[in-house]
Amino acid sequence: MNQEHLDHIFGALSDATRRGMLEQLSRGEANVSALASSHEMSQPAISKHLKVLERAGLIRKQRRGREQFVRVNPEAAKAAQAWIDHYSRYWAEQFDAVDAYLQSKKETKQ
Amino acid sequence: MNQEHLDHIFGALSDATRRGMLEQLSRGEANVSALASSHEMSQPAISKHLKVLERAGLIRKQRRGREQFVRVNPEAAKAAQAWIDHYSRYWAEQFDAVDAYLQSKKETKQ
DNA sequence: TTGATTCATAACTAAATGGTTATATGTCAA
DNA sequence: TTGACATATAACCATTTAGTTATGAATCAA
Repeated sequence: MNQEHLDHIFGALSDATRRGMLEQLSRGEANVSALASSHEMSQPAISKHLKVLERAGLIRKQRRGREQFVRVNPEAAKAAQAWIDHYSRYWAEQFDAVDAYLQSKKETKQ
Repeated sequence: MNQEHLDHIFGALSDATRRGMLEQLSRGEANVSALASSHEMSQPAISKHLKVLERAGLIRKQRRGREQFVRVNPEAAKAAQAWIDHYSRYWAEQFDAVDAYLQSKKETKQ
């Protein structure tokens, strides 16, 4: 997993409109117009958000006639998930260690 | 969990320098100078990144004399983790559904 | 074939981001 | 008490982001 890809994934997820789009897509594929009408925003703005999601690999587009159907790519988010899962283990340990230290200090005082 | 907080958390994680800082902090607390010297960047730049991480709740700062010690807050990342975990379940289902549909179409043709 | 629909793209704007250098503030140590 | 150290803040800059409107291109349907 390279850093730039993680930048793109986390960056794509950092916007509520895009998260809303992913939520909508979790209930089924949608075309661009459907996405635009669900989110109070112009169609070009939605197309831009789709580019961001696509760059992150979070969605795939498929043209059928004049419509563009969009669906999620469940693989992509796994990189982000893995990153958080990996480090949260160490963060918890780190936190517990500080906790234990403060505890021992307190006990010494008594 | 509110949307703005998720914006901040994912936004904070979308930068490789900040992820590097969190990685460093997973090995123990550090002061600002230590963080600055690990990442080839000026001290003010690091202070800015710390503000972003702090706004997201991912770190806590504690002043001891003239030094500012920084440690991770393992709770904050859980919101991001929960969001991804929640939706990735639906995304996988969605993906499988499309897959099954394409499969059935293929079988009908035969 | 014409008109409507679907989407992409261009051009623009305001605000946010990520960096810099310079400087101010507070603390420690000699 | 003075000088060095640790950090914060201000001012600035370039780039990116998130939106807009206007328009172009492809496709469908009457």
